[in-house]
Amino acid sequence: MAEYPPFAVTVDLVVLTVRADELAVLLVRRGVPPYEGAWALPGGFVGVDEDLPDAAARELAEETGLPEPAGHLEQLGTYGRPGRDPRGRVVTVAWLALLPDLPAPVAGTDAAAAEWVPVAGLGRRRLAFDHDRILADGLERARAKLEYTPLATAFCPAEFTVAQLRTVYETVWGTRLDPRNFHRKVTGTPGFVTPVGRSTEGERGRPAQLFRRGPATLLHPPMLRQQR
Amino acid sequence: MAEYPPFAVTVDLVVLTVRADELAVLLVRRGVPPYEGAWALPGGFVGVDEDLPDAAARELAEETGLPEPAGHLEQLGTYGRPGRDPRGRVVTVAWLALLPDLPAPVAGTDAAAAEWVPVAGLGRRRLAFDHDRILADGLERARAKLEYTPLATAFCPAEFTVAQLRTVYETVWGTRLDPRNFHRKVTGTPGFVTPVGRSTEGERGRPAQLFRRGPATLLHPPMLRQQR
DNA sequence: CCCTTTTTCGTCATCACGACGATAACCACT
DNA sequence: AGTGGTTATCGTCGTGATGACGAAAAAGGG
Repeated sequence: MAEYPPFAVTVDLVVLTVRADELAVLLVRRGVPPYEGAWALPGGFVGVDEDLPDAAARELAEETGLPEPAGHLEQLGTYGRPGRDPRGRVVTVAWLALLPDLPAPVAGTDAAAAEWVPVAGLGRRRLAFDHDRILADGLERARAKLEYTPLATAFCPAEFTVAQLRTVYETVWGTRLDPRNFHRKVTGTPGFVTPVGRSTEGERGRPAQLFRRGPATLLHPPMLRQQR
Repeated sequence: MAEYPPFAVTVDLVVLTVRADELAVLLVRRGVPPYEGAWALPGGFVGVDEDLPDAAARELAEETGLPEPAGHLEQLGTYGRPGRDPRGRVVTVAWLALLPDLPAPVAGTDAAAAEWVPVAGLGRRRLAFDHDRILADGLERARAKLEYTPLATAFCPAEFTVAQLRTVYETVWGTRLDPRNFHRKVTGTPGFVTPVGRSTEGERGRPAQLFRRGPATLLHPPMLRQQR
């Protein structure tokens, strides 16, 4: 194998959550060159005997401080353009994580602390390396997957109301949805959500039923964004 | 960078086509250990100064003998389980290619010649490395993408009839579709196909209009596989 | 007790879709 | 030329999903 060019392999994470009616991404501020002081996606090198999903889960746990707190983690894509890292030939396997709004503050064990940054405010801001592109791909993947999978539940706590789920769709898509039609659609799609039997208390308005994520892995029919 | 573990990085290809009403995948027979004599996905090492899409396109051109003959090429996923290659730590970036039935025989420049193998006949056959898993993921990706993208056209020549397109769906999904409803749906979905103005000649039955792939990148509404 | 807020249930017109029937336009054969 | 076979294309009809909306139910706050 010594005859073939050696690469460094890293994992980078696009960690998304919905908090305060905004879609936010977990970013770190780089403390060392290159791109010192710039925002970047959290990530790190893959260990010699470590599988790729394990490396992604390890980094996620390190950055959020929580050992896989429900949520969702999937591979997003791999980026390896020569020159993307000035230190050498680095190929990064990017992962997309969707998490509920974490009550605990995100206190990573890394030197640079991680922060939630609303994606709407990232207009001109440049991320380190090719992380702009990776983040854009992650956002597009998340938006698309809400249509035909029950993945919106990954943004919610274990038990949630239909209105909370609707807020996720509205926040990620940036649209408004009719509460009545959304309710009919969610409760009518087999396996999307299963009622827990209890209701909310102490909130404004009529108490809402609590649901858990259902067994479905694909939505039939899908939740379509407006078309015409 | 010398402090971080070195990896070898390869690209592997899941190249699919529809020929003789069968879904077929391009496989090579390995001529050297490990897995000597076993079927494997075509692939190879990424060059020192080569971007990942370039490496995939290069391998595809080498194996099919054609310089990117239309069709479609997208990243499928990255696989890097320790021990997946007995020679060392190898991470492979897998790509999915969809090609029309090539008139020219597939004569790769590699030592081992490539062959089209119907996926239906691959029941028990084990592929080298973790290529079984990669192939399964590629098939699932292809089947899913036919639903909500116009990617079925990648299996067709530049100009095709509605019936040819229907055969693609029937072959990839393993189902039968009603010709009349399929025709209405394809011609009624904006941007899916655009008429060329000419018709087939010398075929059996009534001549069929020729179409090209339309500008749409997503199908609204999608082509759904039977559900209930 | 009334008002506001939010959830949940209905109604209605429209549209997409599955299951067909019917017709059009070619070829092969007599 | 005529007939039959084959395939493409157009219509019809009933059903189910969907968007736009009305209305009732169920809480809290004054």
